[in-house]
Amino acid sequence: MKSCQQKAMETLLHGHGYANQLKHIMDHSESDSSMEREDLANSVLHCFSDALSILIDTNHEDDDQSNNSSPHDSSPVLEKPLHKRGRKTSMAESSDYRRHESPNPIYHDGFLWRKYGQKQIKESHHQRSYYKCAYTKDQNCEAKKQVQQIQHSPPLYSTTYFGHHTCQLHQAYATFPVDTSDPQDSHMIRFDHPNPSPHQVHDQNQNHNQIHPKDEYMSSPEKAEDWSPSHWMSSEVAHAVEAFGFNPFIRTSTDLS
DNA sequence: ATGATTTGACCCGA
DNA sequence: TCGGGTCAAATCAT
Repeated sequence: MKSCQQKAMETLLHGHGYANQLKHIMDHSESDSSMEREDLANSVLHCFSDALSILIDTNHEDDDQSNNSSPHDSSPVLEKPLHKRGRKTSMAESSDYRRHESPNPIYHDGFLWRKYGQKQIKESHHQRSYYKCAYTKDQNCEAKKQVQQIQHSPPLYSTTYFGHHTCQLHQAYATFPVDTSDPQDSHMIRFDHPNPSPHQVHDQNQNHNQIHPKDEYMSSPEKAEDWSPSHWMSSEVAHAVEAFGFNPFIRTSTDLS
């Protein structure tokens, strides 16, 4: 069941990303990022728990193929829509979506997003932000996502992805150099490599629509400044793309069943 | 100057 | 008419 492996892989990669962020903070922490560390640690645990539940569910599926139950429903990563009032064709009720809840909003999910709207949702204390893939125009990529804080204390953010990426991110991955200048961070890829080749300059120009997480969600402006322009990405993500022959962040409609 | 974000207006389905 | 989703002009950041 490849799609389940993909889901598990994706979740693990999310967890790995969080772990990398945590490591980055711990490497550079001076004092006041304890909350952020705690959030990230919780995210890491959350992702690993999700991945484990997916894998366990997959085993159950293999054990009992004839049973048409939907084991994914138990995973918070694959939450089904909360049936709500509103138009039937609303994004949340389309079949092609996935929802992820975490203590902090997901900005660095491997894709470049452009914010195109923000709205106060009725019966919610927090605004909902709307993002499109940065390649919507260039490559007709129809992927979208919504980010909304759904709980204040402890903070909980819901990130909902709609559609799937048709942009050629594999190529983008292939062009991003591994930054080996810092031995401590040699396993990381910097999107804003200090000495980009002409090819990379082209890609950077294409990627100008990256999200600047300067909005209300970032608890630390210093960290936001540190992370957002760089768009850190673990090289393991790129390796997974090569090794598995798929981008773990790209979801197909079959993954969503 | 250029590109991204913000935010009020508009669209459309319930 | 209401409310969620999107557009696009204004504003902001680099």
